[in-house]
Amino acid sequence: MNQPIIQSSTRADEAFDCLQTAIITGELAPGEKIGELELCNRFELTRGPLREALGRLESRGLLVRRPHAGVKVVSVSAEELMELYRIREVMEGLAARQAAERMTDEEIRALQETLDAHEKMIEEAKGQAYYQAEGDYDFHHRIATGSRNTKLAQMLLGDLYYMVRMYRYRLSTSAGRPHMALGEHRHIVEALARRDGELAEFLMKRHINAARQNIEKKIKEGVLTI
Amino acid sequence: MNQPIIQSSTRADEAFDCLQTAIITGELAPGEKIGELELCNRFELTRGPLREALGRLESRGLLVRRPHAGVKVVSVSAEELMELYRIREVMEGLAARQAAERMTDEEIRALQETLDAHEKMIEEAKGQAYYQAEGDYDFHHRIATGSRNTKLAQMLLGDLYYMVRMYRYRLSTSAGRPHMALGEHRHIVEALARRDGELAEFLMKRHINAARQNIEKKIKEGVLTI
DNA sequence: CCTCACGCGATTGTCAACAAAACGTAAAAC
DNA sequence: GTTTTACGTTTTGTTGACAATCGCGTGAGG
Repeated sequence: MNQPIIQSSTRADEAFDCLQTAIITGELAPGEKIGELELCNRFELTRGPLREALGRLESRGLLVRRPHAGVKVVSVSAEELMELYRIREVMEGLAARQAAERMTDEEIRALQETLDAHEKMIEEAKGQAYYQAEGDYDFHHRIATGSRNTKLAQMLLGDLYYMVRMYRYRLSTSAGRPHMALGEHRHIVEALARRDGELAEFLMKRHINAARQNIEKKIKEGVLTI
Repeated sequence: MNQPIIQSSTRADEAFDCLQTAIITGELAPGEKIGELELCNRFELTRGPLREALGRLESRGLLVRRPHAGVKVVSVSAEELMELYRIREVMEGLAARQAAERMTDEEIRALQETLDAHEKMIEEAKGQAYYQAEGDYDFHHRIATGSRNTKLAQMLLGDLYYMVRMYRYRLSTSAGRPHMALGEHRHIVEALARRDGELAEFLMKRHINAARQNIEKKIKEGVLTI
């Protein structure tokens, strides 16, 4: 009954969320060695729950920990970012295919409305790269959950997207091609509405592949540096 | 006792490994509610490291934990197992494609020799389903690492394979088609040797899809029950 | 001047006790 | 007889202190 949403039921969960967002936003720089006591009085908790949260973060690949040498935020290279997009390509392709078979008409309609809202945001507030990124995230989020594939959604939402968002913050509006991405999103939703799983998979893979090539190009041009 | 005292650098790592194998082998039944103190004197450690290990297991999806209600081993339905194979299909397909581009000649040669050993094992010890499963695991393991895609290998080896092995133990030799699988393995390795990434991906996807259909058929026939 | 070893400090890993919340039981009220 | 509520027990979440290990600075030797 009582759902005080902001209240994490346990301190360890709280610490986990705080640490995760701190890593994603870059508040904790990659490669930075962080001491436990330092984290303790930063987030105002004790070492017990903290260590539990650190274990979870480590298991998710956001931290690396050497036995008695402390933990440090994972630092990833440009190549690894590209590999991440390759994984997204096949996994979100699968998600799109299954979503075409399993999403309800209601969900698809809501997704279309979401795209309308995104379009308005792009037209009106041209510079709001952050909200564009959030819109993009929302789109992929809905398809992942719409696949009705529990483990797939868990891996995408609980692992890959956090990694990608980490880079997003770091590279600041890496996407940079809002109109094109929106058009691709529309085509994907059309395929979903027609229940054409194969086409949805193909379009989603091409969409993510295009995003990857876009980032890769910018990195090679030196516009983006990691 | 049953654990070879491999001095893991930390007690939490030890607990993590023990718990993980206990879950995979079915020593801890799915859906079983397990108390912390019970685990403590079973593995002879205290609650501090144990909770850290539990956090990691939960993050990997092998445990589910409700705030003050304890942890229980994850129980998965037949549908979820099928979904797991769908994920494997696309991810290992990607791994095979990248492995074709990146494995060294040496590694591919070693893989061929591994298949020779598997063939001998299948011919000689016909009934040793366990070793066949291990051989299969070895094959997929090598390709995952051969992809040189760190995150991909991490997700396959650290997440999916443990899930699949959990089912393997539970269903006891679910595979059941050693000769056919070996043939498919050989074709995949041939594609790797020719550096034909596309073909390797196609064959790997078909290989896993066949395994999935095999299990699905047996479940529908009532031969296997989850 | 460089290298290696030793000891000190700091940090991590571990433990046992305290507090809080949930589940089960039982009794009382309707 | 059924439901609800209150209490006690059990289990989880948390805390602070103790012990083990590593990194680093200093000093001695080559």
